[in-house]
Amino acid sequence: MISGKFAITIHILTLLHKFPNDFLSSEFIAGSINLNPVLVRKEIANLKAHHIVESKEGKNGGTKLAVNAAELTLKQIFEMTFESIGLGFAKNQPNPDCPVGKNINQHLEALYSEMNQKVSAQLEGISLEDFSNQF
Amino acid sequence: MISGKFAITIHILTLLHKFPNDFLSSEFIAGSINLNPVLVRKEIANLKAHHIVESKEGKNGGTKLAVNAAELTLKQIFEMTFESIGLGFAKNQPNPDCPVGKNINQHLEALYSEMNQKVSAQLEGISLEDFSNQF
DNA sequence: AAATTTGTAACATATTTTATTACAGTATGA
DNA sequence: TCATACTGTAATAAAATATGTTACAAATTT
Repeated sequence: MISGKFAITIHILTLLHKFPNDFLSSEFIAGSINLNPVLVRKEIANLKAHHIVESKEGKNGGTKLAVNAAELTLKQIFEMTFESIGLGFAKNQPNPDCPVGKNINQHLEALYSEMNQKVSAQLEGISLEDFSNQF
Repeated sequence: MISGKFAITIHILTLLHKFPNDFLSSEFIAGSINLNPVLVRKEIANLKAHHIVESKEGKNGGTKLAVNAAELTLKQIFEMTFESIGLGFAKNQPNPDCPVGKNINQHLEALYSEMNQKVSAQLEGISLEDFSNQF
């Protein structure tokens, strides 16, 4: 779940923000995303590990936001689901006997690191509340 | 080849820039990237389609740069290999009967579009020559 | 006690990426 | 002119990754 993780997580959080007084079930959330409920629960497990949401087991259980949506930034969500942005690396270890191969990944990393800073700055300026209130 | 395309292409171009007077074979290039030569030729086909390199078939054939490395920007390479950056979408069509599901992709696209602008601005300021001269 | 839900593991399927094989076509140069 | 060494490309295979499903124990409500 590399490409969908961020999108699914922000979808979940937007729903939780829209229903602040309810514990939403994974099945309900899955119905909005059109995704298997087990995968929703897996993303929720990640959110729980970061103390962003709390869940209640058992009948009428579900999940709700555990933080202030105005204080949760998209940057935090990004970091919980993506780690870092970039344009990728060649899969195999490049040839260490070639001056280019030996250093390419290091230079790509530097480039991507700068990209991350720019993207992070953008995402830091947007709260979950901001995002959710667009709907 | 989503994640590796940019990295492989810039690796190819850096090598071509380092040997401006030679036609480099796909096998030589593949040896530096540690990649199958057929995949190198595929990326070269893409570069040829954009008139960035020229190839010579036959014995002693290979590929060389066809543009000025000082004028080729990483943004152009990005656009030839990645199209756009972003944090992904959920794979399935979200529920159109849910106000959140109905609009989430549109809002994500707007967010990613802004990300792209920032990243493009960064990459536009770096030429292949700049990148290659780091080595 | 019955019903409903989370949490999680195990497994299955689908998709995407990467690698390989094969070979026709082209240029070089002995 | 013939052997050699390349490109170009298609077809296929293998590997890796992402997504989906099933199953069921544990928890909680009514």
